[in-house]
Amino acid sequence: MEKLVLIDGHSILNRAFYGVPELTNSEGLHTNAVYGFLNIMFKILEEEQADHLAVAFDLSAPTFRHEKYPDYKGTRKPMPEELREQVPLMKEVLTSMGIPILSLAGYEADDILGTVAKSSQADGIEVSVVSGDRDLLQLADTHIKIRIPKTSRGKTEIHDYYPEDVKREYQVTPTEFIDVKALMGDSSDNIPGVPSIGEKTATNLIVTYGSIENVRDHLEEVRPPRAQKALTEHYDLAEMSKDLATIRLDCPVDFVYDDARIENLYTQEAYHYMKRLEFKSILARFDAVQIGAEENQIEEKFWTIEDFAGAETIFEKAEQARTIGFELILDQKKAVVGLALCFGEDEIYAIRVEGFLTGAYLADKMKSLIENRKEPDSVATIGLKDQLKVMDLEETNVVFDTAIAGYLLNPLKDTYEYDDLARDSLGMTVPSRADLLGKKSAGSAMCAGDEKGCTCACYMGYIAWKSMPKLLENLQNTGMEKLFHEVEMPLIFSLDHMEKAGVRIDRAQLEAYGDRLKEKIAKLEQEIYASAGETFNINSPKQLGEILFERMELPHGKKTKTGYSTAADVLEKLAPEYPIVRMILDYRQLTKLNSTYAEGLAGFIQEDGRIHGTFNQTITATGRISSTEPNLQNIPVRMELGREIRKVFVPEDGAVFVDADYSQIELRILAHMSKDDRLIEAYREAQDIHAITASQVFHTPLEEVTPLQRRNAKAVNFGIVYGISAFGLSEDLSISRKEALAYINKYFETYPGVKTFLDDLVKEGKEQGYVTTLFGRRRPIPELKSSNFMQRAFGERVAMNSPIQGTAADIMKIAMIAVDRELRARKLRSRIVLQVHDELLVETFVDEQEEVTALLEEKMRHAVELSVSLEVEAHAGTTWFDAK
DNA sequence: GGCCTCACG
DNA sequence: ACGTACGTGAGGCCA
Repeated sequence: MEKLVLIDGHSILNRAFYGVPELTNSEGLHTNAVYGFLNIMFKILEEEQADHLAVAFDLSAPTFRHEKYPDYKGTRKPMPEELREQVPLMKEVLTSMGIPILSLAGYEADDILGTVAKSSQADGIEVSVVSGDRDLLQLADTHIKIRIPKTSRGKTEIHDYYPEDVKREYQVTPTEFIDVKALMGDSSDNIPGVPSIGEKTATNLIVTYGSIENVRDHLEEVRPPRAQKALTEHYDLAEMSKDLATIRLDCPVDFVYDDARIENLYTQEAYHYMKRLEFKSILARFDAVQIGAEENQIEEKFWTIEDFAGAETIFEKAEQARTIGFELILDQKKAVVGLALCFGEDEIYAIRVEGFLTGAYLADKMKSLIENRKEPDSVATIGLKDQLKVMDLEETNVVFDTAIAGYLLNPLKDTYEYDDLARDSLGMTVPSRADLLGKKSAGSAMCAGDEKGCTCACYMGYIAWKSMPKLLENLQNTGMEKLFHEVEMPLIFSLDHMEKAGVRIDRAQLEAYGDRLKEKIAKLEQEIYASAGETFNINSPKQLGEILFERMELPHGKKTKTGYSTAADVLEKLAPEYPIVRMILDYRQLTKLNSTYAEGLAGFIQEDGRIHGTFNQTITATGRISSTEPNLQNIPVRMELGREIRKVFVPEDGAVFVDADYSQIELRILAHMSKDDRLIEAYREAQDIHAITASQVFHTPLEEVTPLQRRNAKAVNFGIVYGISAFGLSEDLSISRKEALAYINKYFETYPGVKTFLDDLVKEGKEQGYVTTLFGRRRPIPELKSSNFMQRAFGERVAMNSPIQGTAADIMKIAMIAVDRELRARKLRSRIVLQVHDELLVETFVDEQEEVTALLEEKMRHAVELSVSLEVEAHAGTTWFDAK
């Protein structure tokens, strides 16, 4: 028997939207409803083994119901923006799978579903109607099954209704079901003052009389009196409800059964959609074999070279090319195992290390190829910095890093690999590294002689080459070309230099520090167990919470999703009264220092006695760099014991550290960007920015500002930079929201230009979808469009913070490049070894100390000229601890 | 792999 | 009413 599945589009999309947790792809598109819809659809198709499928959607235009009853609002609630944007997407996805979309002006999707279902049944077809709306139960029939998906705890269960199931659950037949609904009135049209009839009463009446008309004819018998009264006075409303709720079975829908035949859902077009939406589990359904021609067409032009002569020929040819894409392929140990090279649609190669064809040869050839070129942006690659570790290039403007370009164009993504670039800049879908190799890297695959490793490499070279012009165009169009060429590209070299320099660690001292910690930890551990009266895992927030707040019955503060909060701010409040809490806080501090720093850092010391961490350029949303393996940007400093660890960071013999940091750079940027005259004036001469803020805001002479006033002003200044909120400030200062708000208002009264500036940033963010730094760096803020209050408020804070934090990051990058270039230009041996957002640590040879200090201060102060000066504090010392 | 906690600017 | 300050990375626990 032929089988037809009909889906109520909006209803299922709606259900999926609320049932599936928030989900966005890397473009920031919300995708949860589409994802949920597809999962429900695939599940049903599999269960039913259906051969025909169609989806009905409402149109936004008014229907006959609106015309007939001008007050009719329909059942549609205003859709949140996150769902609204998924409706057209859903339709596109369905169309890409060849599934017909049924819509009809003047009718709702229900009417289409009803008409098609009944007529198909009449043609001897078995029908399933899938909807989240129980009103559709009226359509249940011998050969029409109504399927209602229910999502609870992430699991989707589908409830099925044939007429007997409706009868069992509601005690009435499907057609009588309309009458029950009519008596109850649509809750959304409930009219104030009209007594409503509940489900029980309505069901009883219809069970007895069969229809509202028959109820009307027996009005005098109707019980309870309340219902009798309601119907006597407002029978017309019930009649109207019935008419509205009755699904039309004869609407002029244009449905051709054969068009709904499921031929092949897994089309290439659909595959592209799944790829773009990043639906991994759905992609898995697509058989790679079915994924058609486009990629394979390219792959036919991929060549693997394994012989020396072949490689030489290609390098010769590449020399003549106008533009080149390349990628040195590295294995886990950072050894070169191959090179991807592309210089035309038909010139795509993966050269594999083999015999005489060594990694050193490839790196060296690639280096010469670049060095012999003059044309800026004529050689593209994905992620230059890693490759600089095996190909020691001097700073050049010949190379174009596509990953960096991709980052500037959208800093919110977590990867900028070739498939991302292909999708985002070329609108192309290509198999990702993971598609081709699973967990393996291109390097290890190529090394192992896996052909797919070469395919992956070819894609890297090809996409780098192909995406470069488009990326350049996009950078121009977004006003970030200068930022790219003058800041981000040169920065790659500065970061590379810093990583190569590394920072020296006194291993013995570090070990001694760790031993001291471990000794204290062991002692404290015993004291805690004694105090608690039992042993437990102090590191487990779960166990700790149970001990403190259940067994010992301490008053608990906040709760987390999983239990009691044992965070420091909660414990801090309990510490004065309960000695065990102080011990736990101390224990936490010590174990943190030991595991993350003492033991953690030790594991990264290399043979040269130094740590060569990685500084990432494409991670943060604001333009800052980040530091990993290890993170050298969060070495303790605030607490005395932690700060001690900085004593193990030492310069090499004959050198000292010079540490230079910007003072209050973000507030100075605020003064400049907001153009607030008073703030600019204040910061021009200010030694102590927080004190002068206090003086002006509280109308107190500078010398009479109290420590408390200064502390409050400082907190407000922080708040302004973070995107002020009365709540945040009140938490920080432990004052009421009202008091916090009063401070904020006072601040804005004092500096009205700041208020206007911040308001304008939010406005700008809402209008453009992004905000920018002084140098044109963009931060997209999709949250500003959210229908969720929290999300939107977050977006507003981000709109206020990102231009400030981002501008500071830009300035530091400019300074860093200038310092690095100058050290090299003057042939000095001193090197930048760390950057910590507003601070540079320079390993300085003693004979260069005076020159380097001056240079450092000069380059940092004058990285950019603002309407207020940038102040830099520099200190020298024989350890990082002493240089602070 | 998600959550909690905590280190930094 | 919602339930928060902005930006990061790492280690430990636990399902």
